[in-house]
Amino acid sequence: MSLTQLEYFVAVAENGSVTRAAEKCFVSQPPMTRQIRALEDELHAKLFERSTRGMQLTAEGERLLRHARSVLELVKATPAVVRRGC
Amino acid sequence: MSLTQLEYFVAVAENGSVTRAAEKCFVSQPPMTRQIRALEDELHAKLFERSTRGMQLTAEGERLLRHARSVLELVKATPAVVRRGC
DNA sequence: GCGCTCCATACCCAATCGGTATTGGCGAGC
DNA sequence: GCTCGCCAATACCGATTGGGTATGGAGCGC
Repeated sequence: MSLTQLEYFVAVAENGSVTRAAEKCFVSQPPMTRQIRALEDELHAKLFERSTRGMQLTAEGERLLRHARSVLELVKATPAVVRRGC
Repeated sequence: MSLTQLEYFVAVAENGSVTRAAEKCFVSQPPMTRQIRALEDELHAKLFERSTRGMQLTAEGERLLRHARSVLELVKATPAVVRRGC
């Protein structure tokens, strides 16, 4: 599991679409699809329901979404913590 | 910044030595040195005082250590969160 | 049925990461 | 004070990973 995967996952969840998420993250669609898939494989969990309309979070996906946001928030705060302390 | 870098950083901090940290993480010493260096560069912070005896945390390093442990704990909990909820 | 819009897959190339070999620097011991 | 030993740092190379382009397959709307 990588921070990039978590970022991609959150982007897909927020946009309901791999394609739109890819745009937001400035990458093309296939890498986005692959990372989501890799995350699902690693967690042995289906995170999204796929359809031709887009991607919709499963219950497991919802749980991961909240958790992933926490992780990313913490990581985002790192430079400030290092400099000013916390 | 990657989770691997944070893991390596914590290992060096806990062992006071790049060499010992490398053993604990089952990698060789040069990659460990490089990742620590990359982390310092990215954060624009000196995390360790180097000597021929080993590595000692700076004040900034101490702050990062606590923060990094939080991040890694959260990440470690991810599979449980996804499965059982949180 | 046709076309459009999705996600999934195949293939290739570039970037990243780790390993081996080596260097440089500092302290300990004789 | 010179050598030996231990440590981190660097150079170089091979392997792995990650992203891009091109393409396929499936479902919805007209």
